[in-house]
Amino acid sequence: MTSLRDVAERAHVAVSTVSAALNGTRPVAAATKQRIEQAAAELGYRPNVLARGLVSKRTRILALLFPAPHSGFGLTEMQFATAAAEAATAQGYHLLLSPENADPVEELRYLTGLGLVDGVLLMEVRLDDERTEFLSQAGVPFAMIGRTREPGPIDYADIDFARMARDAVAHVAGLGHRALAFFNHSTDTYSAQYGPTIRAGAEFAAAAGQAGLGYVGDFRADSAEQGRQAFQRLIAEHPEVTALAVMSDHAAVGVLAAVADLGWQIPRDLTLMLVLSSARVAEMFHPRLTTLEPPSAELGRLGAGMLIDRLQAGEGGAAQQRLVPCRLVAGDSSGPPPAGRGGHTDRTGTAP
Amino acid sequence: MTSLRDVAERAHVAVSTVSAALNGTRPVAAATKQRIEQAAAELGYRPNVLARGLVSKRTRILALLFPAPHSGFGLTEMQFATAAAEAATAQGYHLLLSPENADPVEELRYLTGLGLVDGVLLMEVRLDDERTEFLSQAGVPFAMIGRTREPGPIDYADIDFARMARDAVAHVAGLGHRALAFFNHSTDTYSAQYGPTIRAGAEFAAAAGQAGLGYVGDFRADSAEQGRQAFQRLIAEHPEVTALAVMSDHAAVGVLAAVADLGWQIPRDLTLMLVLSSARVAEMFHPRLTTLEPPSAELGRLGAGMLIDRLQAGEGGAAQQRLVPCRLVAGDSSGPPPAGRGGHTDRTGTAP
DNA sequence: TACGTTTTGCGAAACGTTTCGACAAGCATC
DNA sequence: GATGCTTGTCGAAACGTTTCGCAAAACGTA
Repeated sequence: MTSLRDVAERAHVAVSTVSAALNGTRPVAAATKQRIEQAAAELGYRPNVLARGLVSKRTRILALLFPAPHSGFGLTEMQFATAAAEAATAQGYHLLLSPENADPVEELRYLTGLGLVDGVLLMEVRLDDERTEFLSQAGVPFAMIGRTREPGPIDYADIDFARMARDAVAHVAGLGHRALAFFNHSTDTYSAQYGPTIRAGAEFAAAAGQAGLGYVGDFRADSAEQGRQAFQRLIAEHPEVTALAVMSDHAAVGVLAAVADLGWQIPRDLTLMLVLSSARVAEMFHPRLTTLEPPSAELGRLGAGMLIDRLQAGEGGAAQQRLVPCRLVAGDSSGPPPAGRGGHTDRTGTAP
Repeated sequence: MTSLRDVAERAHVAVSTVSAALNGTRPVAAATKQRIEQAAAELGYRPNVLARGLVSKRTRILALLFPAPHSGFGLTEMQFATAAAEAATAQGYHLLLSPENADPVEELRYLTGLGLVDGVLLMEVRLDDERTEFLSQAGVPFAMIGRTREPGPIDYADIDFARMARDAVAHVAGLGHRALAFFNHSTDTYSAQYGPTIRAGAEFAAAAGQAGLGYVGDFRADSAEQGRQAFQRLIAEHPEVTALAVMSDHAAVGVLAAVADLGWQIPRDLTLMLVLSSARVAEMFHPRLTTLEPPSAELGRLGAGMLIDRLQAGEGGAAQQRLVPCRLVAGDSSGPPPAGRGGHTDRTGTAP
C-alpha cells in the first residue's frame, strides 16, 4: 500500500505538497506538480479513503437502506439498488447495502453512528415513516425513493401516480371502455401505510371520475387465489366492468385463471393491465399483458443523484422533489370492450 | 460525535484503557470496566469505523461486485445480494454494492486500492475469469458465487449442477418419460463462458445418458421468439420427446405459445419445466410451471459467510467449496407422457 | 541596495482509533 | 525487607490523510 509519504519521498517534496498537488487545494508550481504526478503514477498511488475520511469527515459512502423483503423482493427493488449504485459510482461515491432489521430506527442509529456514511437513501418509504423523523432530527442527510404523506423540504424521487392513473384511464377509455376496475394490494399489515398502495388507489379513483368512467376500486388481491376470487365477485357484482387494472403480479395470475374458467378470452372479453410491474414480468403472461412499468432505474438514479447534490450543497439549497411518470407498455391484453357488456362501441350486433 | 476521549474523561481513565475495556483486548479491573461501560452507554458512544480501520487495517467492509446487467437483472441476482448483505450484517460486516463497468479488472484495482474493503465477493463468475487472477495476485481475499473452470484453493459456493440435472431427469423419468429435451441459453456472446450455461448443458446430457433417457440438448433459446421456433423444430425433428426443460423464462413463454398453437395442452401433451428460475416466476405461468429453483439466497449467504471466515482465518485454512442443490418445485406442468408419443406407460390403447 | 509582495514549499497538528512498552501497586516468596 | 511476579493503568506512537500558519525564495519596484 503506497502512501502519500512514498510519493513525497520519490518526488523529493513534503507530504503536504503532494496532497496539495494531487487535490489542487493549493497552488503548486507546474514543474513540481508534474514531478509529483509522475511519481504518483509510477507508484500506482491511491489515496486511502479511510484516512481521508477521518480528517475530512466525508467518506463518499452512501447507505441504501433496504427493507426486509416483506412480500418477496421484486425486480423493481433490484433496479433501484443497481441504478443507485451505478449513479453513485459514476460520481465517485460508494453505495452500502444495508438491510433493515426489525427495528429500522435502531439500525439507522447504529449505521450513522459509525461515521461511515455521509448520507442515507431510503426506499419503501411509508406515509408516516419514523425513519425520516430520526434522520431529520439526527441531522443526517438523506433522500427518499418514494415519499411520506407530508414530505416537507426533503429530497425525494417518486412515481407520478396521478399521471400514471390518468395514462391508464386514457388507455382504456381510448379503447372505448366505459367502466374500469382496479385491484389494489390488500389492505392489511404492511400496505396500509405503503405509499404506492394508497396513492395508486386514490389516483385511479380520481382519474376515472374525471374521465367520466365507471369505477370499481374496492377490491384487493395479493395472491393468485385472492385474484381469482376477487375477479369472480367483480363480474358478479359489476358486470358492466370491461377493463381491469391489477397491482399484484400474483393476483393477475388468478384473474387469468378465472377468466379462462369462464371461457372468456383476453382481450376479447376483458382488457387486463398490470400496474407497477416491469415489462419483463408482463411478458411472462400469455397473452402478454399491458403494463404500467415503474421507472425504477430512473428513481434509483435520481435518488442517488439528489442525495449527492445535497451532500455537496449542504443544508442550504432547495429540496429536489421529482415525480417521474410510468411507462405504459402496451401488450396483447388491451382491446375494445366486448359488444355484449359495457362499452359503447357497437360491433355488428352479436348481442341478442 | 462522541469519541473515545470523551468516554475516557467521563470515566476518569486513559483513552487506551477505554479501548482495552470495550474491546476486551487486555484485562481491565472489573470496577473500572463497569465505570467505562456506563460512561460509554451514557454518552451513546460508537467507535468510529474509519479510525479503527485506519490502524487495524480491517474495515469489516465487503464489496459485492455485480456485473452490468447483460441480460436484464433477475430475481436471482437480487437474492444473492440481499442474502449476502444480511449475512454480512449479521456478522458485523457491511456490504458495498459495486457495479462493474466495462473493465472489471481496472474497477477492482481501483476498489481494492482504496483500502476501503477487506474482501471481495464475486458473482457471475465465468469459466475463465480474469478477475480471479487479479485478486489472487493482488493478495485480496475473495470468494466466488459460482466458480471458474479450475477453482483451485479458492472459496466458492455454487449450484450443484450435477445434482440438479439428476433431479430433473429423475423427475421426468419417474413420470414415465423416455426422452427429454433441454433448451439452453444461446451460445453467443456472454453465455459461451458462463458457468451455469456450460455446466447445466453438460450435466443434463450426462444425467439423461446415465438414466437411459433419450436426450436432445442442442437447442438454444433466450427469447420468446427463439423459444417458439426452437420448439417447433424440436417436435418436427424429435417427435419422441415428451418432456422439455428450459433455461430461460422468456423462451418458456415462446414454448407455451407454440404449444397452444398446436392445440396441445400442458401437461397432457408435454411436460415442461423451468431450470434455474425462481418459483415466483414459475407461478406467473399458466399452468404453473415446475421449476428447479436456484438456491440464490443460500449462495449469497454462504458466499458472504465463507469470505468472512477467510478474513478471520487468514491465508491458512482450507478453502471452503460448497455445491448446493436446487429445489425442485413441482408445478402443474408435469405429468406422464402422452400415450401416442414417446413414453412407455400404456394408457388404455388410444393409439391405433 | 532595500523593501514589499507574491509564489512556493515545509512542518506540525489533528482526526479517532489500536497497540505496546513502561511503570506503579499489590502480593507472595525467600 | 529485598526480590520477583502479577495485575491494572497509562502515555506515546502509529495509521494516512488534510489543513494551515510560516518561512524561504523569487520577483518587482523604488
